[in-house]
Amino acid sequence: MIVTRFAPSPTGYLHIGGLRTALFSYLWARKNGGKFLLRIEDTDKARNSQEAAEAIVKAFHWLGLEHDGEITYQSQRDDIYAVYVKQLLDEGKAYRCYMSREELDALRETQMANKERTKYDGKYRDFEGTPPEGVESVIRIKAPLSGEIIVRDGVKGDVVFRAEDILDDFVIARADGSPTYNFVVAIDDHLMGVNEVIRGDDHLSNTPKQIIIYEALGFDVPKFYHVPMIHNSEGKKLSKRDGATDVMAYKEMGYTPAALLNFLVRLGWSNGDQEIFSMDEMKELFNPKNINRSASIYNTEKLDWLNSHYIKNTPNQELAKMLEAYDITIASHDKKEILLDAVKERAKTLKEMALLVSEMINPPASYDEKALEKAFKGEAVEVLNNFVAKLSSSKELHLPSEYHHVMQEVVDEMGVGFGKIGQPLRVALLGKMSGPGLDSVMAVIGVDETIKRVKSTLALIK
RNA sequence: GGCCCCGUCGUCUAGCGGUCAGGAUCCAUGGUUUUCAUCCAUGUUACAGGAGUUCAAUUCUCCUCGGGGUCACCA
Repeated sequence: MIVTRFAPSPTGYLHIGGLRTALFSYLWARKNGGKFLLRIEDTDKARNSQEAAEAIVKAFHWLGLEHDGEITYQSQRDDIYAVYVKQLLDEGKAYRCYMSREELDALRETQMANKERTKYDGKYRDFEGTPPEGVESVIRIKAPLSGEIIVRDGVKGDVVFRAEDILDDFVIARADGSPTYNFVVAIDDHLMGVNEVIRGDDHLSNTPKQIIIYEALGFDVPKFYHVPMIHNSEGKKLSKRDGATDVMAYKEMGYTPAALLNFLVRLGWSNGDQEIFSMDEMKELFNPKNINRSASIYNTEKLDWLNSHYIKNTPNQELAKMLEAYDITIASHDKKEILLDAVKERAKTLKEMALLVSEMINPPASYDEKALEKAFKGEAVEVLNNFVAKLSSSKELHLPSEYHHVMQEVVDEMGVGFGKIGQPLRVALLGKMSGPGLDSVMAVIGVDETIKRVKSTLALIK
């Protein structure tokens, strides 16, 4: 069974890059009937892990990505890690190092001055004497001094590292006894049964170290897939400074989960020329072998397009429900079908859609000056007066086409073009020159409200 | 700087020795629309550069250039 995981460090919220690797991991697990696990890497005790975990779960929930099983918190596993530290110590695969910070710093400075690679020199690797006084020891692993470590990566291919280029006896437990990242990652992945790791390629250079741990502990090395980074417009790693990296911010901006997920799945992954993927299609078609090798630049143009695509193709009932998050309650509106149909084709986001709806069902809060001036030239007042008269005398109207018919009658009787009624009427109803079809607007608000809005505009003109 | 990864339209990408280098988005133009938007049609734009290998290179190899990542008692 394929077991994947998402293992964020608690930065407070789920960001776009993290979401994409989470999505890939999720899809790959689902496609294979496997498991998708969540582990919070909260060994940095200064932060509140519970809050961060909740933010991530909340975002997952919004997007419909559910993880399997309980969440694993690294902060609660010190006892487990300690067992493995002891094991390596007992087996002579790790050792206590008594080099002080000052001594280490000095060593590094010398190496830098000599233009050598900075690395621990192995002073205590085979130390057998009396430890120096007053220095807390750290625990280092005995890393291979020569040879090659090969990362068999599903995206990059085999990546070969030479031990002498990149390794030294790195620290696996700090002076205070707490274990370090590369050490716990290997242990946790193994213990959780993770056998396929999909993560950002900024981890590629960590991987040899983790492989050393796996091998020292006698664990199977998982299959790795290092996904290329998402860059900002400057071509650098996407970071919080770039704005709009919080996944939940996309909810606030009015993006739908379907659009965001579709957008992200196509960033660095493809299935031929296909652009639109439902969740079911993603689960069926996703395969990490089609992950791209190069980094991509984060640019939301396509997200906008996808979002409007999904809005257009979402049933009205669902849209009505989604709009509730943007303070629009129309579930019980008797004309909600007409209302939503009029508006869903012209909104890029749910937020825009909410605004459009509100502009329709509420009288204009203000009138665009230029629009008033432009629309109310010539016989505009007369046209609207005739329109009001005809509306008042007509029987109940319901459909947009019925309103359209009344408009048509007015212009026909006056012998003027359709534009003569369209412009002033639009300004009267919406306060501006653009917007949904007038017949729909009127059908939604009804005859009385239509007359009311026209009359108050006419009063304004005088 | 060492090590590693990457390099096809502005952007997301297809391509896996022979293609008019395809799609999407964006942009522009035209059409539809009482407006705006939608929708439809058309169009502009790309193989980083140089050597090889080959009958033939975007595709394989090497070099150069460019970009990125990573080098902690952070994760």
